[in-house]
Amino acid sequence: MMSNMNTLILPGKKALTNIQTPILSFRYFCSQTSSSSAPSSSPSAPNNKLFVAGLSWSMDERSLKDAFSSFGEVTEVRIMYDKDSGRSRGFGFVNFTNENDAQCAKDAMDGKALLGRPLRISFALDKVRGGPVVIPRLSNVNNMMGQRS
DNA sequence: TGTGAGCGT
Repeated sequence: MMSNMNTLILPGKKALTNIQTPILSFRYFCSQTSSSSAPSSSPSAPNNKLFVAGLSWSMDERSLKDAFSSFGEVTEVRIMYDKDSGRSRGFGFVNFTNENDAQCAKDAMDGKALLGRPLRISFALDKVRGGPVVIPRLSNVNNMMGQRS
């Protein structure tokens, strides 16, 4: 079969065959021993999607992806812009392939200043369009207050 | 235009 793995072809890029390309993507090694160290102090459950707030208004998705791609494979980067002024709303979302990379990027970039602004990174909420909205009700309070034995 | 907590098509 075809076991010629010498040619590395990246989607959207040129074939890196004869080009002596310097390694631009430095992999950030974090001291993540095991995946069992789930962060209990995180506001939400750890996902592959990171909520990055505190972005500078001059920050674009390219710079954000370039800043986060050092921790792992970033699949999607989205910055929320204001529909009226068209300016960045100051927060965005970074998708990682691995959950470990997202955790590493969060742990490493949280609080760090990017373009003069300190970043506030946390795991994104699981926003599902059309999902069930669970509204806590106090209908059981009456039952709890007037418990019969 | 300036502003700075937050969770989006």
